[in-house]
Amino acid sequence: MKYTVFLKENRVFRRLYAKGKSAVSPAMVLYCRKNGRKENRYGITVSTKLGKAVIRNRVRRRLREIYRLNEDRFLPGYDIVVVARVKAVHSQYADLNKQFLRLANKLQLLHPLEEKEP
RNA sequence: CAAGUGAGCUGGACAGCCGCGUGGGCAGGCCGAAAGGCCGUCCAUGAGGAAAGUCCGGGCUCCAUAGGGCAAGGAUAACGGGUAACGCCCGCCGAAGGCGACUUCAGGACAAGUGCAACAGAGAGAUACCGCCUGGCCCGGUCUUGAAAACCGGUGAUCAGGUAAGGGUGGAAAGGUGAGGUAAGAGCUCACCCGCCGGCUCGGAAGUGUCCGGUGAUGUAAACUCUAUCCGGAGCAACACCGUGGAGGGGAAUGUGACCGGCCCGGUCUCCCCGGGGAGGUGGCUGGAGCGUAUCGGCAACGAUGCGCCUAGAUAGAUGGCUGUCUUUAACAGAACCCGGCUUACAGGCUCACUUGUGUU
RNA sequence: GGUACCAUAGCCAAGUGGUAAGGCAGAGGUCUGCAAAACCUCCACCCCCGGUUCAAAUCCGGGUGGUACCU
Repeated sequence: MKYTVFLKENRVFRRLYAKGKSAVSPAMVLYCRKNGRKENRYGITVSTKLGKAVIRNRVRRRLREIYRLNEDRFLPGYDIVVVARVKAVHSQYADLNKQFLRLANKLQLLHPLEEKEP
């Protein structure tokens, strides 16, 4: 991915939960905050509540794939964190994709030309 | 054909597009003085039978001991074999279950010692409450004119003794059944059976057989304990190397160095100790008790030899998304230092061997 | 990834094989004109499944859930 690195440090996650803006849908929560860089930093949180390792891996891979395929539509310079909720385990990929874009639009993370309901 | 028993294998496939980790190649592009890094592109390769639980056993690393022994603590437990080792596996014995194929068993010792066995029950390792029997006393009867003696009998709140068959409690009442025997009874005696110990037979051993002899002993060791065997401890977040560690605080000493000061005293900082504070990277890391196959040895587990093969190595953690076809969202489920086991979870499919029943020939 | 520990009533908890103490809360009753207090009574599949034992919350094995520690 060209404009994005993965977010790894626990400090940054905690700061986002405390100070970032958020938006909620049944299957996920999206947090974001300006980071003052030229690139985005993207993080995924999948807790043990959702299931065992195989289930968590599948959810994480889907969320990463969704961001990868939609990366060009995002404005640069943000820290973005997706927290998966329990309903994400049994959701279809297309449904997750729709929810993700709707939340991103709500937080005004997409390019202005794209600011409409997907 | 139906119902079952055991062993083993498999664990979605194929095609297209977009993506990921690792290894290798590239007269490719960018950065850099260089080493090299980043990007691009091509090729190869990329989760399991349980990767899980972390319950055992080993390798490996560090610590301790440096010959080992004892104690403590822990583990295991019929016997023989396999293995690097094991609490695992194979064979076999015994016990229990099943018509059977077969399955299950922490399966040493309570006959070395100690402990525990509530409640119930007369009594729990021995007992004597009721009962049964004998004798005394007492009472009644017979005999007698009457009494005593003798005899007979006791629904007698009695005494002494014998007994352990019966009671009906309990998980368990100290061999069982039958006969003899006796005042009543009792392995007291006998026959058969059951169990234990020893001798002899067979077997490599556990063990088996025995009309050989003795003997009758409660259960519990997943109670302490005894016997035999084994175990030093911790774990890859081990460990090694490179790099990094702000400010403030306390102590010791009056020592080292520097500064303030003309000098002493004194003050500040530093060196020393305690404690606080930090950022990570590289190796360890995958070629091994390895996998496949053939032959030989062995009932088997397994072993020996020959030939062939190299098959993940991440570090917030690589396998995903979409479309189509088959037959359905495939079940349980994701390596994290590596092996050998055990346990637990699991949809569907396949193969082999065997048992019982039914039918046909 | 590794190591250790815990699970008993709604809550806090005691209980070293013999039929589960106590406190708080809750329900019912006595007392009162009505309450409070006091007193009495009730409220447990001892996390689940097997095993040892005559008998298991307790002993043994397996599982489930939770907690803490190690860079």
